[in-house]
Amino acid sequence: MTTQTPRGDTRARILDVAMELFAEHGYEKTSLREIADRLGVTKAALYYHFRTKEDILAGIVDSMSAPIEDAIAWGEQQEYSPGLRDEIIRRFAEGMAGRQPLLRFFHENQPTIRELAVGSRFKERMMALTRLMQGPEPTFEDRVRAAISLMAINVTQFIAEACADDPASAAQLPDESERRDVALRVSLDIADRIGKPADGAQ
Amino acid sequence: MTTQTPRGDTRARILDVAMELFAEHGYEKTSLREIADRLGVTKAALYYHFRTKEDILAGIVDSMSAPIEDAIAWGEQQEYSPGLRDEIIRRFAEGMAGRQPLLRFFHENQPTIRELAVGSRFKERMMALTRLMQGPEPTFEDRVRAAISLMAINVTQFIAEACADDPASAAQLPDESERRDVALRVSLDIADRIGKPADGAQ
Amino acid sequence: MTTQTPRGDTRARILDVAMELFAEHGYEKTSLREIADRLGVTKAALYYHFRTKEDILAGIVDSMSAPIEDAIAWGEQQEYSPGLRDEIIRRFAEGMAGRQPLLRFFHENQPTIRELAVGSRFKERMMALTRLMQGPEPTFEDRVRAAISLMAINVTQFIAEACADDPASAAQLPDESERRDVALRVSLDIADRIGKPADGAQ
Amino acid sequence: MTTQTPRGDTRARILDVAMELFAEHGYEKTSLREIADRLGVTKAALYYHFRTKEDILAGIVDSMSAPIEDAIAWGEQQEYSPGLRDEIIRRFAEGMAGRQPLLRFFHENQPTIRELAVGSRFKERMMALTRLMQGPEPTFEDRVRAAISLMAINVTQFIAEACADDPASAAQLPDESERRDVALRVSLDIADRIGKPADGAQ
DNA sequence: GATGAATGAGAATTCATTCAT
DNA sequence: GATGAATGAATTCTCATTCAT
Repeated sequence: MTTQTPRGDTRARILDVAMELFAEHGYEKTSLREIADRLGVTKAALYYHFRTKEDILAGIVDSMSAPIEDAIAWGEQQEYSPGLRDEIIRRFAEGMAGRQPLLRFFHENQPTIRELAVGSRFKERMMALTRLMQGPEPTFEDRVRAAISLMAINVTQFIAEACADDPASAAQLPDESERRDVALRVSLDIADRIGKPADGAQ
Repeated sequence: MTTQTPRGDTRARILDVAMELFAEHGYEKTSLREIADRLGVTKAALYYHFRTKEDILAGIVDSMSAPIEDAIAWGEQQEYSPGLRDEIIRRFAEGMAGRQPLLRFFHENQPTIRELAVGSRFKERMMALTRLMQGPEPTFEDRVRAAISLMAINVTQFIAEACADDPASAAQLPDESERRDVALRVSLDIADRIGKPADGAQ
Repeated sequence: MTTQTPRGDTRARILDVAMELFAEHGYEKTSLREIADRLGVTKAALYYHFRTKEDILAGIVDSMSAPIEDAIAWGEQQEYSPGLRDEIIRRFAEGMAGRQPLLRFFHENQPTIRELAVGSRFKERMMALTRLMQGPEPTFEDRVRAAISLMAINVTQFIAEACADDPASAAQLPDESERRDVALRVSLDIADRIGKPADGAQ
Repeated sequence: MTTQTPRGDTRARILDVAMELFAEHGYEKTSLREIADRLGVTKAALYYHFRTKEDILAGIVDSMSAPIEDAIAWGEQQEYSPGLRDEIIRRFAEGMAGRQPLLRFFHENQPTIRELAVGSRFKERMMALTRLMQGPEPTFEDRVRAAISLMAINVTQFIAEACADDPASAAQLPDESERRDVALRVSLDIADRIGKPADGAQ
């Protein structure tokens, strides 16, 4: 709907390949030559589409922001309630589904993203999301639970991958969709304690 | 009386400064020149103490491993029980206390650590810890809860820092020690569900 | 009309200059900076045309191999005879004529060439040539004569240069073409004894 | 008889090890650290015995010069004759016997030795030797034969080594002493033509 | 007779970037 | 829309050398 160049889209292919490589080796260690090579074009071609390497990064980050922004926009219209909180988690999880490379990408490039302008925008969005989940007058503990709750959605994929490498746990690894259910369950559980007084768990 | 290098321990000073810089800007973006400059020595001096840049990294990682290994060694002697699980979390939290730069360092350099040999050793240790927490015949969900539970210990510090930057939440930020209590509480809460059937939270 | 780089062929110019410098100071002591400076380009330009310093070396070696390979290819088609032997020497001498810098280059960089992969290819070629000169069932002595016979072609140039530096012998130094005749004569003489029994010269 | 430090002689051990390594990898590519490591001492220790790396080289070259100088001294006392010529070759061959590493060393480090002061001394000696072999009023061709004749002594060892690597010729490789006989025979043969008019060999 | 710590100079190599075509 | 050629700045790393102890 909002694509700029419907087809034959080199620009989009660059973003795709770049994201893959940034996710695999990190932003710093990925050179423009690698991106160009994998695309079968020259480095100079990248500069036709993006002004700098950082611009490519920004392009990727932006492409991920849409679903998060949708969730925020929706959430800001609603009155706070535990149900809202859960619904935000569900929408966030849905938005992230099928974006594993992007998730990995974010997970792996935190110092870079943070230092690179594009980072503050992204951080601001994540904080906005967690604010919506915290209700009025949250304690610090509430904030922590909200943030970890969202984190659980993303991190579950990586735990699955780590298990896959481990002979002991590799056996009964659930499939993609079951994994998402687990992530959601754990995330909701964590969020469930938000706003409740500590019940002496310690 | 005041020698240029207070206590001969250049090697240790290198590790310290390197960790700080790696944590701040990431491993890749930190050059040996920066490390040397901040120490007031030449680049070549670093090479007298470490064979490669990667060796410096390994040195840092190893210095963090001791407390984790202690926790593992202890845990492997015990019979499994929920109480053991909680005790492991407590020991882990205690081991991490006061090591904020190290924590940040790990959080920020995942792709590098992973690709750099030293990574697998570290990952193996973390997985051993989570295995101890899972009890016999864990489900995938149990594994996820165990992993996120440990993660909560580390991540809480960063959430605090993020809040500090945010005018809305900066006000009532708790102090270091209270933060650790929060982290522990949240972590134990998450771990509490390990081994229990899903109670229809979703 | 007078562009900075007369005939676009930077790659070839690099090979030329590199060979000259390698011949003069040796491969190890010649830095890429020297090569670049003498060409009026930057070091990085060299890397546009060659992947490594070693690749430049390989390029030079390969450029010398053609005439040798021609001689081998021709020789392998022929039946062995003393006449063949002499003809191989002549073809080799002809192939080397006018390649003094290359010859010097080889003479001076033996340890490097040997250790650098490109070396075994070259050595193999020289051995193939000597094999053609040895006839069937050669003795070790035959091999030695064959090898030294070829060596004589190359080495004569350097002896001439050494004489040039020596006041006593500098006077009646022959010119380039007469030098080649001498080399050929000596070489053929040495080869002449191949296959003949020792005549009690000792 | 002329050793300076009879026993426990680090200085001599340094020369030995250095020669070996220079012969194997070349002077430039051999670092003082390698030498020190193989000796089980520190780099700094080398500096106790030699002022510079170049001094180590000079030490090696000098240690080789003695037998050559003896041959020269003896030769300069004699009247020229073909018999003298042969005797010089024999003395040179004898002097070189059992010094394979040294020979290799010289063969491999020509550009360095030439550029390093020590080089001219050595070259002068070799030229003096060849002069003694040439008789009065030598032609350029005589000089070439004389030089190659000496070269044959040294080069035979390397040809043997090359054959050893070659499956086709490795079989009937003669032993050390027989190799020396071959070298001497070939050398004398080459020298035999000195002073005689070309006999239409071409 | 030797070491431990450090230096200064320089090496090869990589990279983001530019620009004429 | 893209390429080929090149650059400038930086990076990791190596090395001969020095010197206080």
